[in-house]
Amino acid sequence: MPQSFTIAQLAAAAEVHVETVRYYQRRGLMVEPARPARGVRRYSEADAEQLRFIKRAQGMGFSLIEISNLLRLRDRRSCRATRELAAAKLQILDRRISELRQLRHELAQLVADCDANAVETNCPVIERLSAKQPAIPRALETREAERVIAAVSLVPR
Amino acid sequence: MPQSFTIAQLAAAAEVHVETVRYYQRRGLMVEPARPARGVRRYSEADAEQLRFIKRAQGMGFSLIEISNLLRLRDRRSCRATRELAAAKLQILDRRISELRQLRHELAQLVADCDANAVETNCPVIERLSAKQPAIPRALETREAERVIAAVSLVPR
DNA sequence: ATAACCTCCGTACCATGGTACGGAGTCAAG
DNA sequence: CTTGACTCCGTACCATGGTACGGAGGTTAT
Repeated sequence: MPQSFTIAQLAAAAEVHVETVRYYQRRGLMVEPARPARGVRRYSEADAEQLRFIKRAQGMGFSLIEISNLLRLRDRRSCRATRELAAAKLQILDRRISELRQLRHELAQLVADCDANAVETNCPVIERLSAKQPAIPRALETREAERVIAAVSLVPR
Repeated sequence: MPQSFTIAQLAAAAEVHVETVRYYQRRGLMVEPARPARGVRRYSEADAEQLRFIKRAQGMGFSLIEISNLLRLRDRRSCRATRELAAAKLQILDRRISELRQLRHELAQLVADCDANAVETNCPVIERLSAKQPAIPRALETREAERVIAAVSLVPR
């Protein structure tokens, strides 16, 4: 049952480009099977499954670094450690969502101000951005946090 | 009152790096003042204000391309057009927030499943990502939409 | 057996928002 | 008038997640 695919067939099976597969190999997310003395590499259904795993995890918002951690955890079969990774991601997601809600709130207010504004040459949005005082509430710091969390591997090699 | 700053003083006035100022000049967000025959460029308080405008707009979630549109709209003093740009951003923000909430919901569920799980070697998170069926609900398409919206200038040159 | 296509491999390039580097010119203080 | 600091300028590099390209070799179909 581990039929043998060429790289193009493998890629098609997960709906990605050949270059993407090769990129994942370079990133260590997929292993490159040995190349036979005279011939091309062959891939199995397990490889296709792994590729789909990666794509699903990406859809769940995990970065490629996090996904390589997930793959190690999968092989290690440790639910506890996997839960920690997911929980960390959840926290980041919560922070990001509340930041975005904050921004949304501000922006909606500005758009409403524009609608209530009769003076075409005098825009509340521009005024807000030209403001000398109120500064934007500390937002968008999550990017930083994300970078840090992504860099610090939660999973030992 | 338009005291004359060097680029380092200008950068300090808006708490950015000198290289960032030069990057914004290359991007067309700031104009490079003419360089005197023998000497260095000089910047005014108006330049510092513009730099702070850019940083505030970034804090509000606008991309540099959108900010260059905002700057044109500021000079054009058109509240209507500015409102449209802000409203478009608001829509994108709304879509992104609902996507993230969807992901958050899924992830929270998975973490809860882990907590309810007694079998350490059998993780609900991994199972979900290995799933043959349910596919992640179409999310994270906003990135695409954002790119399109960013590329299509809302503001004529 | 030869065309047409695929694989392999390295490297370069895309967007986004910068940061870093190196050499030459300029400026201000001692 | 020299030294040290800053400016100017081009170019390269960072992360992130890929995409594209070109040439040499392998494979498949006719």
